Amino acid sequence: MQSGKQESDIPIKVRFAPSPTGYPHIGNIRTALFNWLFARHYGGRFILRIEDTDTARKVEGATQTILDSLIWLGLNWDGKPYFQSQRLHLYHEVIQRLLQEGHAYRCYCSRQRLEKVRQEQMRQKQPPRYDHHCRYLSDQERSKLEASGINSVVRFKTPLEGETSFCDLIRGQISFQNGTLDDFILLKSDGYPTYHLANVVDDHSMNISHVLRADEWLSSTPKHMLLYQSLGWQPPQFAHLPMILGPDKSKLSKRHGTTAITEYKEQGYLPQAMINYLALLGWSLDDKTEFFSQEELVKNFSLERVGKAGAIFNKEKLTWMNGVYIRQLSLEEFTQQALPFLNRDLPASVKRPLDNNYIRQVMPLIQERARTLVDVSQLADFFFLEELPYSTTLLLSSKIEASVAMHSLRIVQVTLQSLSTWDAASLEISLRPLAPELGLSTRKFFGLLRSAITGRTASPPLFQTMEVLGKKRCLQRFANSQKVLSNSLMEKS
RNA sequence: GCCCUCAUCGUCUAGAGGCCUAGGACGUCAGCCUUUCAAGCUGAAGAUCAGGGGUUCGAAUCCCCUUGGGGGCACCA
Repeated sequence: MQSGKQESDIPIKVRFAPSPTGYPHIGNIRTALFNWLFARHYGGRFILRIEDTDTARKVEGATQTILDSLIWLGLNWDGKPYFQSQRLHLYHEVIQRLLQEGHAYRCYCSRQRLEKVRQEQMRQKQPPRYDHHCRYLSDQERSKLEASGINSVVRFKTPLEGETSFCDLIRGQISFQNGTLDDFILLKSDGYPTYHLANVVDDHSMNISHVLRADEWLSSTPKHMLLYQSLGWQPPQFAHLPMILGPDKSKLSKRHGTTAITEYKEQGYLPQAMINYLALLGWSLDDKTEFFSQEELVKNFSLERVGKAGAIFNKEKLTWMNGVYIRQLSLEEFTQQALPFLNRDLPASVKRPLDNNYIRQVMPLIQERARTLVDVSQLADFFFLEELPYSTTLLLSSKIEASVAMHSLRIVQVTLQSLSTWDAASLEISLRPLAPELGLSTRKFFGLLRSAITGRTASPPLFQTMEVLGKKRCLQRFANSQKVLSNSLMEKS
């Protein structure tokens, strides 16, 4: 009727059991992560089981995406993944046993009848449940239906009385009145088991010691307990994890947009940051530590510190954390990570292959400013573009009169033409004194140069940027920007 | 409708009877730094601990009720 004591002598074995009816999202992966952490912490096993018993809703490519997601995050599983579709014989054996021992029965009701019953129950504000129609069929009726070749399903004969309880490792003792439970279906008419049957049979046959799954399964746990009981099997320990919620506090779903975990990879998030952030959704070590390496998580993880309340996924904090992780990367690592994004996102006009040596010079200026890897191309594109999309408003954004700006750019160009050593320090030495000479504040003066050099008002430090760009490009940009200004002046007059 | 469950700043959370005039982080705002941005630093605003009853010398912490949220109630998982 119940379990609950910690059986420490039983080897730890957990499973991640996704169904390939969609791509794994944050919530699925958080469940995988907690299972993985639990297994690794206790030196147990973490297995992967694909619950592909819904032939109708199966999504092509979902299984591969599940594997890819886990690999990306470094959540390595033990052994080969199991597929329930390849284990049908096992479920059928158990069904035979349950049928023979009177714990289950065949149900011949049509979907139409079931729907009608449900409608009626709803109308009367009754809980929608199977009305036991086939539970009490006489032998004659049964063999008659059987002979007619009509399709049937197998239902569990849920006890009408009594209660079923179990001890959840996170929530404590939980009990349900059996009378409120349904005669749920074990085997569908297509011969595939339902989740309830398959998960119980597999968890037992795979010696799963702990089932860590999302909260949404809490209310079907008594059904599973009843099944274990009628099969005479020792149930595993259960721990129902708090759910990850959408911004509207409801269960994550397509309604909330993207969220396939692979999407975050595309969006330039680092797996380390993803893991770290996800671990903090529902688990915490103390009141201040928030950065954990994978090893530190494994070392410190425990179910005792998993909370009970659902958590809203906050992308802003993930992005902040990702930025911190990006800045912690070595320059070499960062460059390697950024390269595919540069190749993908830089305009087609930029020649490929990209110049590795040049990129290596650009990246230090970008790394400390990027919060995601997709930021990189956006932050760095002016380093690669031949023609900058200038506008007079941009060039004059530091509120300098057009004629003054043109004159200043001209002076700068002449000054730099003769500069022999092109590095940030030399550039600063020759340029900084020009501001007072031109009667401009450094703020305005450098602002003007910045827009001419980068085509934008915000950029990495001016002199370093110019050093990396090189003399030729810089002089060209000063010339081009003067041209734009003079054109607009002529138009006006 | 029925069953289960949850409840601390906008968000993630610390808090397991006195350390709490409730701590940290993201975000927000302000200041500093500064050629801009980012980063960094400093500071501020932000939670009558959902509400009401108990228990106790003492409750965010224990109990009860109420309210609110969430989940489940499929031949889906």
